[in-house]
Amino acid sequence: MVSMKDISVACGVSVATVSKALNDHKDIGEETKQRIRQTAKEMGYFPNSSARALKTNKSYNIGVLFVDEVPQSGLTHDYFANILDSFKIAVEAKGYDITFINCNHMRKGRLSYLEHSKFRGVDGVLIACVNFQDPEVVELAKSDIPVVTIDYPFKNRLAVMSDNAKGIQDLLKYIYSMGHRRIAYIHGQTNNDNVTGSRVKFFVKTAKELGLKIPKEYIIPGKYRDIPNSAKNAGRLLNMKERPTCIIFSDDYSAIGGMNEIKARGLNIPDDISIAGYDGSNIAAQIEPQLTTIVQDTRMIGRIAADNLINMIENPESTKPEHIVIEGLLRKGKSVRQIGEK
Amino acid sequence: MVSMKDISVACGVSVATVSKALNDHKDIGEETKQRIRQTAKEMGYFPNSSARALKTNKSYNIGVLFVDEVPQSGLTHDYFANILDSFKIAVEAKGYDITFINCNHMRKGRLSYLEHSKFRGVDGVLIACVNFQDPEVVELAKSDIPVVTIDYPFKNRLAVMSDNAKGIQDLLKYIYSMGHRRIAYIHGQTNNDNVTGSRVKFFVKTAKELGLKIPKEYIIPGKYRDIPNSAKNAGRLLNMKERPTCIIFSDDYSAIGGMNEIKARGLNIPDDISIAGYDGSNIAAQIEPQLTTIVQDTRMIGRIAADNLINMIENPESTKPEHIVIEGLLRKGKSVRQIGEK
DNA sequence: TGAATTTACGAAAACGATTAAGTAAACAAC
DNA sequence: GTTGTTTACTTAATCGTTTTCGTAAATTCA
Repeated sequence: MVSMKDISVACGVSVATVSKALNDHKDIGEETKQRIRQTAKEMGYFPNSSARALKTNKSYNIGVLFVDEVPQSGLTHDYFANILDSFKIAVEAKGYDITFINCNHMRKGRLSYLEHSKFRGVDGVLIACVNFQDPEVVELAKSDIPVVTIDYPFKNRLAVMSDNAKGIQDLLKYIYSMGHRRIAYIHGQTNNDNVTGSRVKFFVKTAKELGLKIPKEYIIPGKYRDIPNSAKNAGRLLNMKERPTCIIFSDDYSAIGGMNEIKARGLNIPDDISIAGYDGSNIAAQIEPQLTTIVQDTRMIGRIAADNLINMIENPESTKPEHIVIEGLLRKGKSVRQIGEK
Repeated sequence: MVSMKDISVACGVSVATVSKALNDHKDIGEETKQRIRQTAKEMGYFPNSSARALKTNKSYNIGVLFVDEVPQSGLTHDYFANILDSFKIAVEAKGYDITFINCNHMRKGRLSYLEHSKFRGVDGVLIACVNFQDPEVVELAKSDIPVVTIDYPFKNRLAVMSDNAKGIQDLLKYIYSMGHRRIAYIHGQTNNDNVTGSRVKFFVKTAKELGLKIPKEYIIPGKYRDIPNSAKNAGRLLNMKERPTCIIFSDDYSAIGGMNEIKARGLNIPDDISIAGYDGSNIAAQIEPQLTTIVQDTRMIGRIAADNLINMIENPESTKPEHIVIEGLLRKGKSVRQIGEK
């Protein structure tokens, strides 16, 4: 590990000079600067992030808090994995690295999320896919560390959110425009999250605006990404006397569960019954029939989150914490049929 | 940020004593030790990882190199995302954190993967889902940093690999046992990777052992996780005069492409033609008919990689770099039918 | 009681960088 | 020729830890 010390002796200058030369300070002669940089390169020098972070209090490291301790979550969650993927690319392009925040013990004792973030000295944190009611999450979000949350708005904090209101609205309006009047919605479980609440609220609101009257039994609390569960709930709807002509599922995976149940009963999609999903996962575009869904713009969400977080880190004064809403896009697919004349 | 200095003045001792007390050295009196720990807790102290890493040369941080610069890769790759998920849980349980390694420029210049790893001072690196021919990857793998690779064996380096030989063998034998004799294999593209090579080799070998003669045209180079591509290749097989009775796809996603093509031709799975996938993704278990596939044990792969890497980090002498092979499991599903009498 | 050992702590250097403050030399101005 | 201003560096402190070495006091041993 060649350090500035090594370069300084090799060049016959002080370490201070080396540091300044490498950091392009103006009070070093052009000739010396070049000589130092040259030897640095020749000796294979590169900085030590710990030393630099210790001195400057800046780590060029961003913490990511995904739900942890539970396997099969966060990273394996299609929607969040895509957001993280895009977030990662954006921050790395600006010279930042990503470290996961967790609540595990180190050699001694357990650290809270906030403590862990400070322990690692991260410059900012992305919070996604967690229980936002968790006191530790709240503590971190309200701390003095720059924070951006996904799909949940904290007051006076940066948030990037998928436009669930408009999404469900677009979806419902489209289904309505295809002639459907009996439309059911199997939504995800809501633990006070912003997402489900928003979707259900705007589903009801839009239905009212369209003059639809949706029976209570048409709105079913289900579970996200639970195929057997959604199959069961779809079954309940299919058993009704007044069966819906279209079922909206909480997400694309759940829609697949519904498809299975529907097909198992010998019904055809969309001839006998129409369905729609939510998310716009890759798989949804490829199954037969292609699923009608709202494509959430994960690429944009991740990028915007990254750009704004870094902006907040680098210009704390000039940035004010907004709640940014990113629209999704209706993918019509083939799973909702036209009813009646056009 | 309360430091040891603060605690030392609060307790009227030296920083050295505080450090030793907190690290449970034996040359501190029990009473003082307790007093110091108590005040540390009261003052909300926790260590500074940069300072500690700087001094001890140990970061309790593990680098993860996934393919980067390309969106929609690595993190969004089901198989690797699951491995990373499990790896993350395992290392965090032992007090290590995870930082992604990439080749991006920091404030100045681009860093190679190795340089980046040293810059961050990671204690070890997980390499997965990359082009193992990349000189920079090779450089990192052969460096003095403890490294574990997934699904690719470097000489004298730790590797954890899914048992592709046994996997394809089990799959083929099962299909054979169901009475199939005309079996095709649309495999993934091979850029000198270990995985595809191994699978194709053992497909051929096992076929020979079973006395099958597989026409050349039955073994088709396709692309991993490319649904349209696999649909096209499945179409080629379906057009043949001597059509196979079963098609093995490179992975579960590709199998879905095949399913689409087959259904589009009005054929039924498995009555008219049987298919199988590879991976054991969640989705494969839930589609209709349930897909016959090899479930790769991602949970185990991640955990074993983590345990062995940490072991190598903490006991460099007593550990020798093995190539560990993790078996998958045949999931029979419903997509391969019995031909002839049982 | 005197010497040897143990116990409990402190002083200080070090890890690798950054940066404020200081200084010698060169140059310019009048 | 004195003074003032740049220019191009160096000195030294500092970030928060860890750790080696030293040492005074307490304890044990003979």
